[in-house]
Amino acid sequence: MKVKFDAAPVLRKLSRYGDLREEDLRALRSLLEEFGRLRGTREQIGACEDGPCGIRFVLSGWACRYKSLEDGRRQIVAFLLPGEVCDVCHSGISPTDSAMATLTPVVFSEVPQGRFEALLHDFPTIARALWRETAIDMSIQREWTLNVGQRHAYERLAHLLCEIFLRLNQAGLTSGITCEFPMTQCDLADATGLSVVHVNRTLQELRSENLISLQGKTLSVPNLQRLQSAALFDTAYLYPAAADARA
Amino acid sequence: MKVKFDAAPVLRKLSRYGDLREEDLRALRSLLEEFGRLRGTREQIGACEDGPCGIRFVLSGWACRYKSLEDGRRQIVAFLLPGEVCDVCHSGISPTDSAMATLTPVVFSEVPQGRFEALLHDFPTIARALWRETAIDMSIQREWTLNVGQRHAYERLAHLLCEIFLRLNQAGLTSGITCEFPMTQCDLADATGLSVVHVNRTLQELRSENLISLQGKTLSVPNLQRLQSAALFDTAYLYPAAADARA
DNA sequence: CGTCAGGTTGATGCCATTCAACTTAGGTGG
DNA sequence: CCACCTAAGTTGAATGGCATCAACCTGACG
Repeated sequence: MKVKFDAAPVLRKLSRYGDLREEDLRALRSLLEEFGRLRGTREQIGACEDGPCGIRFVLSGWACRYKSLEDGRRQIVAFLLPGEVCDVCHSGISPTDSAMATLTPVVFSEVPQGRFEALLHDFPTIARALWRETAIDMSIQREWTLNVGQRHAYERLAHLLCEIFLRLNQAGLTSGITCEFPMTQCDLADATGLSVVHVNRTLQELRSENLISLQGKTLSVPNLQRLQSAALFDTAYLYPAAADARA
Repeated sequence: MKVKFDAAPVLRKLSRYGDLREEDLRALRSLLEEFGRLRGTREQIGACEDGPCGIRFVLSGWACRYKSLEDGRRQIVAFLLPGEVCDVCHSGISPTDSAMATLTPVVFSEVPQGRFEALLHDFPTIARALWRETAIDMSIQREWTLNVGQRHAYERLAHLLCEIFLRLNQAGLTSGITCEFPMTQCDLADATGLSVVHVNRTLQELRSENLISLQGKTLSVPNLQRLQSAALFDTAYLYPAAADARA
C-alpha cells in the first residue's frame, strides 16, 4: 500500500528559519514526498545497502545519531525529531564517524545529493533557512557537550527533557503540557552518559517534585519554568539570533 | 609597529579540504591579511565592543570556545588552533550561546560578513573546502560529546591529547613527536569535564606509562599508536570522506 | 625577594556505577 | 482467554571513580 508522505513538519520547522514563500514550500514539499521511505522500530538508517546517500529529513517518528566505542559503550549524540534535517553537513565526512537508528517507526525522505543541490540553487531562500537550521544543530551539539560535561545527573536529565519538549513544540507536536515520548530509559541513559539504573532513580526524583510526569509513552511538563530552572536551562542556544539586518 | 599577518596556516589547513588553485589562495590570503587583529593571553574574542561580527580565522596562537552555567561551572566546547576557522556556522545564532577566549596571544582575522560572502561567491572552490571544514568541526563536536559522555578520565585525556596533536600536525605545527602545548591543567579540566586535581593525577599516569611527556609548554608523544589505543581513538572523525565521486 | 599562577599531594566523602534480582506491561501462540 | 515470553522498568546493596578541600611546592617575573 502506498504510504502518505506528509512533509508538513519539515516545512513548519524550516519556516522558523526563513521567510519561505508558497513556491519555496511547494518545491521542497514535492521533492520530499518524491523520495519518501519507511523504517520500523530500532532499525538502522543510512547503512551501506542504501547506496550513495543523500540529504535526509525526518517526516515522522523519532530517530537518533550515535557513536560507539569498541567495547560497546554507546553515546547518543543527537535526537532527530519529526521535521528535522538529519545531516546537511554530513556529506563529505567519513560515514563511519557515526550511525543513525530509529527509536520508533520512522518516515523519512532521502533526497539525492544532485537533486538537492539543484533545489538549493534555484531557491536560495531555502538554502538560507537550512543554513540557519544547521547553525542551530551545531549550537545544540555544543550544549550537549556542556550537558554531559558539567551538569549533574538531575540537571542533566531535566535539561534533556526540556530540550526535547521545546523542540517538539517548535514542530507543533506538543498539546498543552504534554507530548509523546517514545524513548526508553535506556535511550535516555545513552544520551546523558548515565547508567540506566541512575536514570531510573533520577526520573523518580523529578517525578516526586512534580517537575515531570512520564508514564506510558507520554511526557507531561506541568511547569516548564520550574523544569527549566532545575535544568539550568538557557533557551538561547535553541533559537536563531534576533532579526538579522544583513541580507 | 605593524604586525606581519601570516595567513599560511589557514591556507594549508583549507587545502586539505579542496584543491585550491593559486588564484583561490591569493584571494583568500589578501582578504585575511587585510583584516588581521591581535589579542593577548586570556582575553575575550568577539565581545560586543567589536560591533557586528564577521567570519573569524585563527592565524596563530590558541583559543577556545566555551559555555558556562550560572554557578560558574565552565565547559570548553572547542579548541581553535592556528589555521582553523572559528565559526562559519555561527552567524545567525544568538551570540550568548557561547563565548570565545584566547589561551595564548592570538593573531586572527575577522572578515566582514559581506566581503566574505562575496569571496565565497567568486571562488566556489573555497566555499566547498570551507563547507567540508565545517562538516569536520561538527564531527569533532560529536566526538567531544562521546568523549565526555562515555570515556573514563584516563581515556578521555589521552583522547584529547591525541586529537590536538593530530590537528596541530595537519596545520604543520608539530616537529617529529613534539609540539607546543600552552594549555594549563585547568584548561584541560574544563575541556574534559574533570577536576583539576584529577587531571593532574591522570596526566601523571599517562606520563608514567610513557604515553606522553608534558613539561613546560611542550608535549611529546613518543608512540602515537599506543596513545591512540589507550584513548580508544578512531581517526575517522577527523578526516573528510575518501575521494568524493560526486561533483 | 616577594608574589602569584600553575602544579602537586593527601585525606575524605559523595555521586554514580555495577551487579543482581524482581516486577510490570505488552504481545503472541496455543 | 489464559500461559508464556520478552522488553522495559524498578529496587537494594556494595563498590569505586572522581570531586572536594586544604595544604604545600615550584618557577617565572617584576
